Amino acid sequence: MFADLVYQVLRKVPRGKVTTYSAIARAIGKPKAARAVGNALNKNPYAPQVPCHRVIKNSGEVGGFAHGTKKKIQLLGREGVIVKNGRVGKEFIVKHL
DNA sequence: GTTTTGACACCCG
DNA sequence: TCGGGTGCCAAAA
Repeated sequence: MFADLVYQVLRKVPRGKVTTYSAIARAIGKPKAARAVGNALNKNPYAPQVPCHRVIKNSGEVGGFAHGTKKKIQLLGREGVIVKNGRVGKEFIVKHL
């Protein structure tokens, strides 16, 4: 399924950087399936191998998180990504995989 | 009930 | 204003 594709694309994201749902959706060939990507990450069938916390909105907002949005920001900060006021530095966001 | 796929509404320019 | 893009959701199987 495309969840596997999402997983592969997501693992391409280097540590300390983040990506967007749209970027992943586009990478799998479904630019309109960004929501599906979110759900795929929500279920996260690939355990900690998939850094779903490394995926944020295209707007720079961390968006939502199944395990807690607050926790997600905490994780990102741990990765080296500076999250300020629920917003991630767009410099950390890689829109092109 | 759970899991997967997807078009639309809301937001920004 | 209108159009385009995004989204961790909702509907279908």
